[in-house]
Amino acid sequence: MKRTADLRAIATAVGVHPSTVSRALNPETRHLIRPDLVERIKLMASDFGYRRDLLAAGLRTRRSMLIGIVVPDIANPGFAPIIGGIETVLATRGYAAIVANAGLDEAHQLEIVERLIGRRVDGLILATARRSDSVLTACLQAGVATVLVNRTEADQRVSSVTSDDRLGMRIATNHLIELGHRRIGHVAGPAHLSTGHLRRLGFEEALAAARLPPRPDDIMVATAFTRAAGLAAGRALLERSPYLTAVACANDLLALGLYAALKERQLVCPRDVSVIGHNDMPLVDLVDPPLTTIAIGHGEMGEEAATLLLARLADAKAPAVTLVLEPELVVRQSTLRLR
Amino acid sequence: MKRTADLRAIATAVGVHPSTVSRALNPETRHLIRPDLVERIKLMASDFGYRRDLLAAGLRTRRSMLIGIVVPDIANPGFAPIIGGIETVLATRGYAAIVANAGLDEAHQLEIVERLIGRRVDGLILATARRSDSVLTACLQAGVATVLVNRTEADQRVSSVTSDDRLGMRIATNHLIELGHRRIGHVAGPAHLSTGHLRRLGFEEALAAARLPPRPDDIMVATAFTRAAGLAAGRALLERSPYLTAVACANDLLALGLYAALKERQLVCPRDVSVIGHNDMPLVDLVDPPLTTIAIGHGEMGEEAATLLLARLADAKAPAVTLVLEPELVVRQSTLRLR
DNA sequence: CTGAAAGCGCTTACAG
DNA sequence: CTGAAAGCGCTTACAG
Repeated sequence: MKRTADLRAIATAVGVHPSTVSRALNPETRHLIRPDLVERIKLMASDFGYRRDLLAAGLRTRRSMLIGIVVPDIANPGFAPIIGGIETVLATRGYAAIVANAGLDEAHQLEIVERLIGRRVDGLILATARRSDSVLTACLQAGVATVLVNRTEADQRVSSVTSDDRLGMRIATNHLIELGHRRIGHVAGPAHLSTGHLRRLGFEEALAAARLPPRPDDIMVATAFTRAAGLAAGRALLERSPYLTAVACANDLLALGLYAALKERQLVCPRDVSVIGHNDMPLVDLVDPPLTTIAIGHGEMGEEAATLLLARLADAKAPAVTLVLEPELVVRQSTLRLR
Repeated sequence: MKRTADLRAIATAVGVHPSTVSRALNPETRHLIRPDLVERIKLMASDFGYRRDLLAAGLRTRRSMLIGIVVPDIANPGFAPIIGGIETVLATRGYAAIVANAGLDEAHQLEIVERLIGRRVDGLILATARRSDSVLTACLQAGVATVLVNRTEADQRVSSVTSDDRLGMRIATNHLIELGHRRIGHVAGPAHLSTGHLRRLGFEEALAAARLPPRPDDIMVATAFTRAAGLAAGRALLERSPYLTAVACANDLLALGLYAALKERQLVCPRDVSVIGHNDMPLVDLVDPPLTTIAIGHGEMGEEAATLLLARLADAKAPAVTLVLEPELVVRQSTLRLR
């Protein structure tokens, strides 16, 4: 890296003290310096191509202006818009984000977070929370401002922003009920994740509200939120409850896995079985058949999470807020009126 | 953030000089210290929950261990696996990545890069390169190690890793020719991007090799690599060249846009028009009809880019290498033999 | 094998 | 309104 001018170089060039240059160049302290001097310094700085060294500034101010984002799988397209939303908000306030791929293993996640803390991130946004999450406990113990996004923990120790998962699945299930379905199955997500847990509750609540009897056999819990897990769970569910006329899935990937399981059994969606997903991820409007699902604002979720973290950074005493975004039904062609 | 123990605290606790603690804790210099002392220091460090301050270390060593990744749109699922690949490799060497959303505007990209340099990133990976790219010029002038991923510039001033875009489109077009098609159109990507430019060349070369006459009317250049741009270009192309029996698209999103244009004209793919995409992005195996396309190794692309950058960092004199990955035809159901 | 000192490039009380 | 000094937490020549 080319040696770049520092404060001292500019100071000697202008004939003032480095601290004066520092003050003149920092908008917060600029008013302390005589306007014409500020001008001369700014000019010289741009002549020199001066770039404030944020590493050095951070060491002195104890603020790195860096935020860590921890996701389970960065290659999963679902997280991209969340990260995008976070970045957008952070950038406006001079923060940058380190995004770290932490996988599903708790020990590994812990190590990742340790490294982030070693880099003196000012805050952390976790998209990896389990309902009972030891990683968050570690963050709290380290005293790092942390917020949760997409998933929450059961205790609400910190701020979080999620979609209203329970409501979302209630809406999804009601949609099926309104179409006349009575034998409705559920491919649930992992129970240790708030998304899996709450969506299952929403499913059960919707059935109960419609006075449909709960049938444990009609619920199959997938081992992960993936197409492969959806296929496996779908196979098992169709085997066990062949009378199902509709299935609500805990997310779109699971629904897509179910599509494959249906095909294996020569069942056609929606004629034989209606399917509804959750999330409205990119491209599910183009699959065959276009997937009816629940849209959630991923970008907005990221933006709000960043905003919450910034608030927490500005005021360490700010109370934890639990933000729940409203989901929306998107009817496409994978659900059909029962006749 | 909780006040965490520093070198000095450990030094006084053990009864040695801070520099000794520094040496004992750093694997590179550990051999300088008596083994039993190393042990005592390590023990005390873990008792204190010591975490080396990478900000401070970076200021001193002039290495931030931070890499900047610049993408045009982080919310675009296509970039997710590239970022994932980069992270994977960087993490093994103790580097972390700041990923920055730079948009399409050159001036804005420049500002983003300026900020990254201000943070003293050790290197930069750009996924935003134009064939003639002033942002790269700025990076070079600043003396920051830079590599290009996914897109290259026309001059090859730095290392880059891309898919063989020209070959990819030649394979795609040959596939259509082998199916008997003679009236083949092309929805091209923006000409100022290597992907748009090279894929168009590949298309033209394949036609020439098969002795099919070049018809400028059968090529429509889309304004961006998006579904919306694909729809617009598709409409215009179908209007101008209604006799086309097949269309090779510069990427999958463009192909999906063309799907919509086809539908508008009551044309069915592949019966009336065969369509082939490029990239094999997630879910295009499930669209209707499943898209025949060219698979490129996004994750591998990211990994190689990181490896190249690391090599460059280890040896500033390392020559620029242009790595071109081999793409692969994936036949699905959007292409059909002409009869 | 270990210590003492200097310094990376900033910011910010403290003076004047 | 400006300067001089101290210090953020490390690393690393230089001594011994």
